Amino acid sequence: MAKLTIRDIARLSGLSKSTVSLVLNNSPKVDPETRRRVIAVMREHNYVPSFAATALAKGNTGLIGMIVPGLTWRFMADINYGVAKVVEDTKYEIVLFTSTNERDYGGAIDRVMSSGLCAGLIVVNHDKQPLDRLVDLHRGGLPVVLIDTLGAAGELPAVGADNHTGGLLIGRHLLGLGHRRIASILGPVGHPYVQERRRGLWDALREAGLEPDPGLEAETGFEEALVRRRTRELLDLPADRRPTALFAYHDSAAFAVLDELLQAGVRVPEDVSVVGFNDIDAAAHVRPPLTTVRQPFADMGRRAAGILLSVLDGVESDEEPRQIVLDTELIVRESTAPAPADR
Amino acid sequence: MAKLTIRDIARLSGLSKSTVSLVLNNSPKVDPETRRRVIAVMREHNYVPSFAATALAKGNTGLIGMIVPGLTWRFMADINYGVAKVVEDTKYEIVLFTSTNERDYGGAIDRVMSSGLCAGLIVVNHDKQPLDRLVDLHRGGLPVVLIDTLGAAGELPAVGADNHTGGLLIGRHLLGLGHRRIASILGPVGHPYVQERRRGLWDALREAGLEPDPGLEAETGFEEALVRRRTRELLDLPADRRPTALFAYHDSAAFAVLDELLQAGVRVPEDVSVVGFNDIDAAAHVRPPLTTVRQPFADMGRRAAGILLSVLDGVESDEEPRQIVLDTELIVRESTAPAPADR
DNA sequence: CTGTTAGCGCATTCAG
DNA sequence: CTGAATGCGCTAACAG
Repeated sequence: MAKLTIRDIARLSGLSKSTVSLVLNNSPKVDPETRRRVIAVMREHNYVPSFAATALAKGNTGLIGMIVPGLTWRFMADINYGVAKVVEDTKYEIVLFTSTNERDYGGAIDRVMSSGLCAGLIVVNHDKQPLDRLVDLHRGGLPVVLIDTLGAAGELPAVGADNHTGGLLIGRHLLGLGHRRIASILGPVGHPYVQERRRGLWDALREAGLEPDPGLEAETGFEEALVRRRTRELLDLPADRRPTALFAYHDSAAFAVLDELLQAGVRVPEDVSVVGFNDIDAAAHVRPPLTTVRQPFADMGRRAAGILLSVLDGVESDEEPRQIVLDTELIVRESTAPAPADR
Repeated sequence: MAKLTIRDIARLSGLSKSTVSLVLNNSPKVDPETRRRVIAVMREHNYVPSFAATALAKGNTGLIGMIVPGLTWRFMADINYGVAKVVEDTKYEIVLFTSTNERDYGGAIDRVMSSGLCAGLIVVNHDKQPLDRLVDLHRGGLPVVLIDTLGAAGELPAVGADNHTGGLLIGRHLLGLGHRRIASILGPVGHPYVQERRRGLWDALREAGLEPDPGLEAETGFEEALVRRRTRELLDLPADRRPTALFAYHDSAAFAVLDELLQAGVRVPEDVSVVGFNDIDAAAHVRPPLTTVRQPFADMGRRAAGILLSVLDGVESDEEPRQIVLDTELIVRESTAPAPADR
């Protein structure tokens, strides 16, 4: 079953290659009857034009690459959905690359990107991602749009969520419930979104005339063991410094907090309130259901795809890089309650 | 920043295209010194060979396509991890296609597949997937390996988990706890894995001298609303037919069951035991932690990648299609307990 | 070891 | 509307 070429089907339908090519590209200047015949032949012989050849000749692959940090984060599904919804009725196709390899993007992916496999790139938030490389590619003419990496690369268009307001909303919510000592499980500090959320929390604190307590903000990764250890540390603080609320910067970290609290015999929310971030879908199913902040991931995907497509299609309305910030939303569930009366 | 071609860097280094090409392909028959010089020039000018051109000339893209039903299922991450681990130190690269579009694979993806973009394909379990098309492609010379779709296409190599034993283990576990009326939340009937799990449950039942009760096996999709409704129906059954254990064929469905039970004031596991399937990571975090069956997803990915690579590299040891069945494992947690004494 | 010559499969002029 | 000629960027014999 040797691969058929355009030449074969030209011969089979008694025409020349170019006519067949015209049919392939929906040219209007080909007799409808002829077109029908050609298409019939192609279908009959199960012919599909070669991707590589078309790409080479056209100088365009019609592929949009999407680079994601991994698939473990549930909201990748939502982002992807948003992107797909926009892209699916264009001539483009989405291909996903996951950078499982630790070393930045890995030479392989880097090669795939810069070798022109993709007409454009959507890059989702990597911790410690080497943005420089992306900036280079972008300058080199490859359209790149960032998702959830706001501010990190001013030069690149990006769409993200309003992490600052997210932190602010959580802070106000907790303060409104009477909490005064709010501890943070930060996650990857140094990452813009962490900074933003914390800044939001701080602003809420200051609105209430309080100053953030550095002792409640130790730097901790999201690895489960670290989160559990940190939770215990906080519990072991003297009563007058012990937090009455824990703000985990990621729902899955909040789950670990919840579990550790349970094991320590601490009641949530009676003794301690817990909040997360992201509203992954398990957040509504844990006990108690988690108060958290929802990010509009699908929208982020949609907007990013929109930007990329407009650049790709040359609708580049204005040269200024677009930075889109979408709203976040506080979802109050049962893991937060009024602070216990001071003892 | 016009794209450089091999010709440009040939000129820049004072050599001919072919020599440069040889350098690109690590041919041993090029002077080390020359090679070094060429590489220096390439790096300096930031040259990257065109993907399309290389693919066309070589007749091989070096890409392994992975088609997944969506990203919402957490274990996609594990499968992908397994595949990536095997592929990452080969010359191949993985690209992911998600078939978000309902219509089978969607014409676009189909085109991408058959147009030779990928040297091989790993296809992860789709509900209602049109395997015929894959069989065609496979016959046409495109290596295809299925994951988690055992038995559905005997012709294609496939790796899956032992769903039958999974169902059997759950059945025995429940029966051992004294449960006699075990209801199933089946999910997409007609799908092999559902059939297998049910068959396992049946076998356990028969071992215990019981016959499956069709009234406890209504056909229900995994959509949350359906699962909840079905749960209520089961609860409303007359006492002598009401199940004491609910077996949801997917953890996420089990979550909905758990929640519905809670709302109905039914205690788990005191009044009713609940089990899921898959051991997604939230399963350990819900209250009560869910008894479930773990599937070795990462291993499935590894094995599938292994098979595909061996075919790709022509190590096709034997012509018989390989069907690999990996073990499943019962994870007992707190959502199951002895059946309440009969009243 | 290096340069020459053909294609890979298709798109795109430009005549006919 | 259709056919012949060129080239996309690279690889692969084959000479030198």
